[in-house]
Amino acid sequence: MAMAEKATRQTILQVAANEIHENGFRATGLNDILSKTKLTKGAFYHHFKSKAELGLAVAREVIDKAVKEMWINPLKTEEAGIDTLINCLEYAMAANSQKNVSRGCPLCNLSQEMATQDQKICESLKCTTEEWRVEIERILKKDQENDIIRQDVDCKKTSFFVISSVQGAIGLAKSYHDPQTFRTALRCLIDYLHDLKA
Amino acid sequence: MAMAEKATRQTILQVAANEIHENGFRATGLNDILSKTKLTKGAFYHHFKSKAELGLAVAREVIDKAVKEMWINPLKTEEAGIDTLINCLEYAMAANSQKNVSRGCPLCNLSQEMATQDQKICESLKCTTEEWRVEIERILKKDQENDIIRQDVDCKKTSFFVISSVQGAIGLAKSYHDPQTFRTALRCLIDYLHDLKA
DNA sequence: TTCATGTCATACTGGTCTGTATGGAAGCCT
DNA sequence: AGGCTTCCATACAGACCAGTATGACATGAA
Repeated sequence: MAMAEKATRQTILQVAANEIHENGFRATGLNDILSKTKLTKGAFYHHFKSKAELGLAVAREVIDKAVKEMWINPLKTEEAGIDTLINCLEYAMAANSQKNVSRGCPLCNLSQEMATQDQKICESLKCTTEEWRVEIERILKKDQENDIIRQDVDCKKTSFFVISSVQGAIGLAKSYHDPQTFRTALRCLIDYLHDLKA
Repeated sequence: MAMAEKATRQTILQVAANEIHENGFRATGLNDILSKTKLTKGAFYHHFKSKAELGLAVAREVIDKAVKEMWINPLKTEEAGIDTLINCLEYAMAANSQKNVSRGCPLCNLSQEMATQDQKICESLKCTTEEWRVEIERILKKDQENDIIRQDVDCKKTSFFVISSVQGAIGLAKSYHDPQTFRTALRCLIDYLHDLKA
């Protein structure tokens, strides 16, 4: 009966990430995950030594990967600049559904919940966030050197602001339960970014 | 032994608000609250019919009140305008300690955690947030009519953006465990607000 | 064929959590 | 004074949850 390779681990990981995204880490019981995967405790504890380790794996493998694909990798191409970042934001605006808005940002949700609960998970998520921020700072500086962006712009500070505003927009939309709120806030951020140009 | 009036209820409420702010609603057990208040289950269930009702009371009475005092009431004076809002932000920047930053925003924390858990609490916090946003929109419009703010500014959208950015800044600083991050992001928002002026 | 290892199911344990049942003490009303 | 209500303590119940013990089954190596 044993599944091939580590497919079982991946199944647990994906379902767990989804449940945690939906209800939070603490509110997600192992039984919730296992019943959805049609697996049992035996399977779970064969692949993970504790629930905390599962959370860490979700942070390191699922969330980190998703953030990279959506936000970081597009900025790593040769020609990436501030317009690439704006395009990412435009894409996020177009892609957000009612359900996604209600669930919020996986990175932000887990990071906020674990802040006073689990050091390792926090550290992992912080690394992902910081990697994203550094990339934003890098492309802003590059554009600034090419006189695409005004010289008086502080690129590092701006990178913090961009991330905080994006996460804030997602969070507020989650509170309001309204995708339009997300789009409204992001539109202002995009206008702000356009104004950084020379 | 019975305490005068409803002092016991207030004690529970304050300690609960503090614990929830620190660790989140779900992670806060009744025993944690009761041991800190030196009270017992009997006292608790005399004043609250359930833990959910306690959460609702914290939202409606403690958090709502704190947000009003800090963010909303200053905007309700006769002469309040965009500079009043900026002053609130400056004050928040100056007042944020290491501990406060690590714990995040009570309003935002609880709102995010309860989003998929408790309808009533969410609704209450959403009302507080909306009341804040409406007030921001109002003072922006007033300043716009007096030609203090540019005519091309969309005051409603801007109000959403301000709130999302403030909450985002607090959240990011919580993730980074760093007050400086909060100040950096908020400084950008303040610059943005200054640029709205004619 | 036999034995070791990887994979997973079942059943159970100990602890924690919210909520209840009950009663006792103090004040107020009549 | 007697009874009623408010306020709170103690002890307990029932549910849930993370984690463990144990063994079954399959595969691959020797």
